[in-house]
Amino acid sequence: MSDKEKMRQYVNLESLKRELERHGISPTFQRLKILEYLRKSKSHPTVEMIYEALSKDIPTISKATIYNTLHIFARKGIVAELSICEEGARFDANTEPHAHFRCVKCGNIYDVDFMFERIDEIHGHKVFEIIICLKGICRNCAHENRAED
Amino acid sequence: MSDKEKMRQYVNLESLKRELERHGISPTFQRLKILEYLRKSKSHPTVEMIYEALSKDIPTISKATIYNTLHIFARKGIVAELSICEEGARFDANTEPHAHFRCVKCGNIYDVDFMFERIDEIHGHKVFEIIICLKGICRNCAHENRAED
DNA sequence: ATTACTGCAAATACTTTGCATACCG
DNA sequence: CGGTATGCAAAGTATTTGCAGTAAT
Repeated sequence: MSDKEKMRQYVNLESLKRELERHGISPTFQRLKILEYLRKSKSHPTVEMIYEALSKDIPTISKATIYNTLHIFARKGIVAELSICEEGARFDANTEPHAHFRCVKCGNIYDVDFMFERIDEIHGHKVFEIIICLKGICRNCAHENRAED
Repeated sequence: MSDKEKMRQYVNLESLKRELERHGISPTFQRLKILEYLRKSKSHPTVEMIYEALSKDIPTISKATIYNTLHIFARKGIVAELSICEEGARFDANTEPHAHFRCVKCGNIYDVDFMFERIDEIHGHKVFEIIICLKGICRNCAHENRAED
């Protein structure tokens, strides 16, 4: 079955298709199903979860395709990655509640003064910890007006 | 050279030693140096960074020990891990700024309404994105009054 | 002696990359 | 055809675990 044939089964994917095109991403069947799953899912899925779910519909789908697709989506701003650092875990000796700023260029992490509400409970969930990380370009990297990347 | 002998070279580690003991962690040389490095470092180091730095003083130190030590520290509340999820990257189709709550028991991630300041700049750093993740025990897990770990 | 900690190596998990094949225009 | 996307397998990286040796009590 060709991708075009598969598409006919999922007419409700039309708006997602247009959305991908609007972002300059060619709307293949796999990409549409991945986006559909992300939109339907309330649990902010991992690659593993997406893979397990989509394998039922698309038994040949590979994790590599899911990783590739998600990175394309993230680069084009269709999805957000819920992580502070791309590489490795980071540790902080300061256990007091405070916020961090991570420079996406040099990778450094700075402590910053960012005001936020201290709460113990939200929507009935008990809150023990609040992690806040701002991302952007740090002062130092902004001053280096080099055309790179 | 025994650990006790090594210790004598670092009398300034006395207060860190007492701190570890206060948290119920036996204050070995390696643990003290790891804690010392974390306290001195302003860059919220990765395991790799800690390993590189400490290898100079302690050529035999292994990454396994650093991982073990950091997890002990985190469990005892001496350090905080700067990450939202322990396992795998998570993706979110909602790119609007909003906050998440992660249950440390069941691992689910929920969207929550958590108010915070929208800012473009902090301490001279340009801010593009604000990641907020609350951690705790979710409503569902709190209701299951089971004695487990 | 007993108990706990370390460091190596192996195992596992996570993610990226290279390449041959398949699809689409 | 020609360019792009897919899926497999291999490689690369990050992290955990098992275990034997070492140190401390």
